[in-house]
Amino acid sequence: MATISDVAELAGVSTATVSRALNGKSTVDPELAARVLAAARELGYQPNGPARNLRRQEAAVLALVISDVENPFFTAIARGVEDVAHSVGYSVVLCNTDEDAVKERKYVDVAIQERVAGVIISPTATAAGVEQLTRRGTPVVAVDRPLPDRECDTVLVDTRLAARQATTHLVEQGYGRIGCVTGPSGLRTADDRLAGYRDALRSSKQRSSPRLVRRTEFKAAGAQKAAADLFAQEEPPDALLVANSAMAIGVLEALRAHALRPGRDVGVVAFDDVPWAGLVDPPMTVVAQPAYEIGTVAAQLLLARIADNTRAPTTTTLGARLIERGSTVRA
Amino acid sequence: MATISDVAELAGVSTATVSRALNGKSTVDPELAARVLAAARELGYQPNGPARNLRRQEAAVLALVISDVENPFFTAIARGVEDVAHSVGYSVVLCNTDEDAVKERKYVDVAIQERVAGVIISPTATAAGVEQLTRRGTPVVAVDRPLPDRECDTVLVDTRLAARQATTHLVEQGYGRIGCVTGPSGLRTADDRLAGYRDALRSSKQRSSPRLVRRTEFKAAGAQKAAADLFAQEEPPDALLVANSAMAIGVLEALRAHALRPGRDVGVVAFDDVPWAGLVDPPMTVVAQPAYEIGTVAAQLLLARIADNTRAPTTTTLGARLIERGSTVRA
DNA sequence: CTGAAAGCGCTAACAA
DNA sequence: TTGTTAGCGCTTTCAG
Repeated sequence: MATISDVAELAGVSTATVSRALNGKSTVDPELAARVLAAARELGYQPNGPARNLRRQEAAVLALVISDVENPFFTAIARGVEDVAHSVGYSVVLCNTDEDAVKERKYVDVAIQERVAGVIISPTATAAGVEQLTRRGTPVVAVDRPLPDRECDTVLVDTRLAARQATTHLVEQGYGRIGCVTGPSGLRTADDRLAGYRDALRSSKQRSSPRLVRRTEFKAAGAQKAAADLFAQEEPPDALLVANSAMAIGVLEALRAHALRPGRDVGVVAFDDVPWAGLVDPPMTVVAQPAYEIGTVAAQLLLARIADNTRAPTTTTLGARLIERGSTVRA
Repeated sequence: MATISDVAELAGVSTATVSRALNGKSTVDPELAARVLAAARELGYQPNGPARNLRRQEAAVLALVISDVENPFFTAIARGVEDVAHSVGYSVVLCNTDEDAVKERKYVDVAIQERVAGVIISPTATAAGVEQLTRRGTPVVAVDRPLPDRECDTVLVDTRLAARQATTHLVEQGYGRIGCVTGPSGLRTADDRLAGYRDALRSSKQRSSPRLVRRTEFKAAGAQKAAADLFAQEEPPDALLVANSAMAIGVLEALRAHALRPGRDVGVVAFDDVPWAGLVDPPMTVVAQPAYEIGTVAAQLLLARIADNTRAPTTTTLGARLIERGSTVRA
């Protein structure tokens, strides 16, 4: 593979000049620069990334560490990050932790080893090894969930408020035994959504019962079992707040299995406005989170911090929007 | 940040010994190796990836270049690739082309520059710059669509046959004016699905009319317009073969807008067994592609080729499975 | 404005 | 078994 020396030789200049020309430094004679460019093209020259990164002690790469590539919420974030990063010449590498602290640690290690310029992460409950990053001074932005110590820029959604509003909506629609299917304890979004749910019940004087709450993985299968379990009770819920869209699939399947119709029999609100939410029957009421915007904001914060790591950490909280559809109408 | 020399000094050995110990070479005295490991841990040593890759002339990284991170078909492939790659110590970086030849070219350049060990790609219609990879001898595996010259390992689904079977299923269910909504011309999967559709019509003696076929982006919005357009005709179709799941969303929305019920009024079969297919009313008949398996097979082929690039290119064709549900029942 | 040369951190001959 | 040493390809002083 052609190296910078090959280009230099062909262009009849030194490697230093080639480097300068190819990197668009102004201090190069236009005629020489043209010769260099021509030589590079002729040889099909592609710079050697590792060599450049070794020398520069940093790569123009951002790592995006998320917990589930198959969750549309996270892929939308990824889009936002990518769009911003690419517009300023950074690449993005996507890493998938599956909510597994071991995988998270491994990916953080990879990020450190590859000397990426910065990391955007939705930390697992334990935030295993994120501290490693901050300790080394690698810029970090947390998304979706805060880090325990909150020592880095953070982009969140006010998910507790959103859960409260969604639950209040259920109350206003006349549902009287509202349940909640949320994620594992310790996961901030799961806990916040549960807290918001309780806030709403409290302020509307509905009594809340642990028997109306189920916690499970943020997956369809777990939610299906949880919902089946809820409906098998003597006094089953007449409405549910569901903490994400994968879970919503499980809940809707359980409803169907019990011959319960969303809205009429059981009110349903789920987090995340997935494309199919309007297609199920009746259309599903959802809490729309600004996922793409989370990504763009996080990327901008990260780039700013890469440029200047002395700024104090900020926390940006974005709002969610309740989209009312048929699954919360009793009629 | 600690370097190998720091570790060497602390352990009282040479950098070569540190390197050997850390890489698990057998030729190191166990006692020394233990000292090295202790020193490395104490310093929080993380090897410098760029330096290692520069020296080795290769990174333990695979690039996966796909056309849409938000398409569940491709994220399932990504899972398959990751699972295999990680099991043998490779990392995977995901790149998103949006079916855009310019982005594809850019990502191929990045892959070359970073000297990744190999590339798995679902090439855009023009396959811009993939040739660059093969020319440089970078191992490549094409997934979902073949490359024009077929000079690399390829993992496909027999999508033409699957489309034919799906269409035949519609015929057998008694539909008599079957239409097709497929992707842009030049995209092999789009063309193959259309061809399979025509195969089926031909062998069942149904006449096919260009007025029953629409081509659009593989997205919901385009499919919605296409379907609306089809149903606005004097002789609208009474069934549709839809070439992917995003398009299916658009088609179902169009049906709803025209107050047409899937199955009873218009038979619907779509490619890809998305999690929500069973939740719409009636449940949607789909062609289930073995996406995860595509990913695992592609990764295995790529790893084999990285180990030995002299083998002749192979093409693996996997089968799809028709899952019959309510959207193709007239009753 | 250009070139010579040092060196980023690591691995792999080669020597001992 | 261990150490010495020569680069991998690039950027960036420092001289000229």
